[in-house]
Amino acid sequence: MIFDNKFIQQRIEKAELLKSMGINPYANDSKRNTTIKKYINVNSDIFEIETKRDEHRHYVVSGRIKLFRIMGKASFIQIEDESGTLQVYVARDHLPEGFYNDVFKKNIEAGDIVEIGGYPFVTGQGELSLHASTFKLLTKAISPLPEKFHGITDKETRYRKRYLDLIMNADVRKTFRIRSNVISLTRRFFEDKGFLEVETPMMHPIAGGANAKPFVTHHNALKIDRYLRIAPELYLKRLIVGGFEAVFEINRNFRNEGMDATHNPEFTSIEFYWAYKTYKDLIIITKEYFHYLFDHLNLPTLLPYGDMEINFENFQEIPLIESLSTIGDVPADVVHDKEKILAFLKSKNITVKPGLNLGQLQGELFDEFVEEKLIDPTFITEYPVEISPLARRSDINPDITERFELFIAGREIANAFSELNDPVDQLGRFEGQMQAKDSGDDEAHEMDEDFIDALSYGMAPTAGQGIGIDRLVMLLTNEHSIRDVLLFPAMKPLHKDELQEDEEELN
RNA sequence: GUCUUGUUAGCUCAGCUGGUAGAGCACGUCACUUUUAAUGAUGUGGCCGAUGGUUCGAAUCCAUCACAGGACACCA
Repeated sequence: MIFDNKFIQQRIEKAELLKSMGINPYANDSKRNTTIKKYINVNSDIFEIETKRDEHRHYVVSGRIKLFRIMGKASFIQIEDESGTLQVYVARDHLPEGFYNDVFKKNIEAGDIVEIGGYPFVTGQGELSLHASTFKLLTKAISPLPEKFHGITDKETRYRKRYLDLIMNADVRKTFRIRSNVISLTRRFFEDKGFLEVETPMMHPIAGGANAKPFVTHHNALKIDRYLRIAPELYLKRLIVGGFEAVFEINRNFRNEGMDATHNPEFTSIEFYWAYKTYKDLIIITKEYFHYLFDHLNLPTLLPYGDMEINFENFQEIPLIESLSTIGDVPADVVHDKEKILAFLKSKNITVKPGLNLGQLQGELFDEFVEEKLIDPTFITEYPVEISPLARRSDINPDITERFELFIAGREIANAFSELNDPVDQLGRFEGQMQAKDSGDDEAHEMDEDFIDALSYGMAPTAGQGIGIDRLVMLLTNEHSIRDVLLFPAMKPLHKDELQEDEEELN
């Protein structure tokens, strides 16, 4: 039974008792006329008044009771709304006859949502408070709140019952407010640049635009499988073919892979595509974007992150191959030779999958020796063509692509490139990916003939970029687990029974 | 996937080398009209994550499982 806990039973009884007294424990006629924050701001002058009170003012505030202190014929309670917390003084003789003893003391408690009218005053201890003259229960909480001092600290409970986490931990609300700001600012930044926000399908016939395992779902009427999208890239590029010159989409992607501190099965990214531009232009706009964010979020450009300090005035730019030797300390004569790289990796006791080509091995070297050292924002440019199936080749060196990834605090934040718009080259790259798939790489990119068809009509030279919003928010809020920046992170079901029931429903 | 650490009251946590389950908060009762995690008194509250095993006896030891945290691997 869901309500068999004795504390819940006790509170249900209190609600029943209130009903029998003619009090609706779930009243709907709220008369709130100010928020707590406004109340505190508007009445800050009470400190200057000699009597420390103004009985002619009247305000009605609402909120959840967080603390409850009864002292005989008067009580102090602390209520909290979204804007802040306020102390309320509740005295027996200022409320209707019998209310204080029979309703307030017996049947109202921490966790309940109440509405209180009264006038402002300052207590002997110097706290601006509300002197209650009306008191009304809006919502009875039948589950007790967690411990008032330690609150709720168990990470599992915090993720599974995020609402409780939000009730108890004000700083968690702050994190998600920042997240919301980041998304809003991102949208405004690109709109101000003339980008058009678009929505492309979440269910794809072919999971393309990235190398990842997709979730599969089924369309009953059409009797076909669909894949939850792993990236919106190929659809956004179709829009460039269609003549839109600057588009962006902020939305979820789904990847059927492991979960850890930086991976959730569904995550949010912005992808934007910009015709008649190159990846060099994207480096410029990315720097602008970060300045814009830091400016509007009032963040210091020397941003603390864990025990690191990231200097957002210090954007670096370095080609991948060069970074291997200058940052990764891989000998310069090793990085262009497949056999030497293999020997080097072996000497460092690093095992890699057999059969990797030069570009893939260079990628391995980067992951092993460079990535974690990139603390200040660093654009790693000119990725090998073998690991960039959708990026345009450099006109100067066909082995590399016009691509960068942005790394901050040792983590990939963005991926961008001048888009491959040669349909014949793109077909060849897909065919290469199909070979990789045949030889066991189950995350190789799928062949998408419809996309090739679109490219064949001509896509203007275009640069495109994706930014992982979750990881960006982690960075800006000094959080170290993606679950702390997702309101409802993915969790396994608590009981195996739930799994079995789900299976039965499907069958 | 591997290793590792957890799981005890609604919450935060104790519980030693195995011997009848503890505290604080919350809740009930009593006192208290300016408190700040209010205070004082008193009481209720547990399938010790699940299942097996060892033992006269298991919250405690062992095994398996579930969930979670951390690390590593995979996923660029």
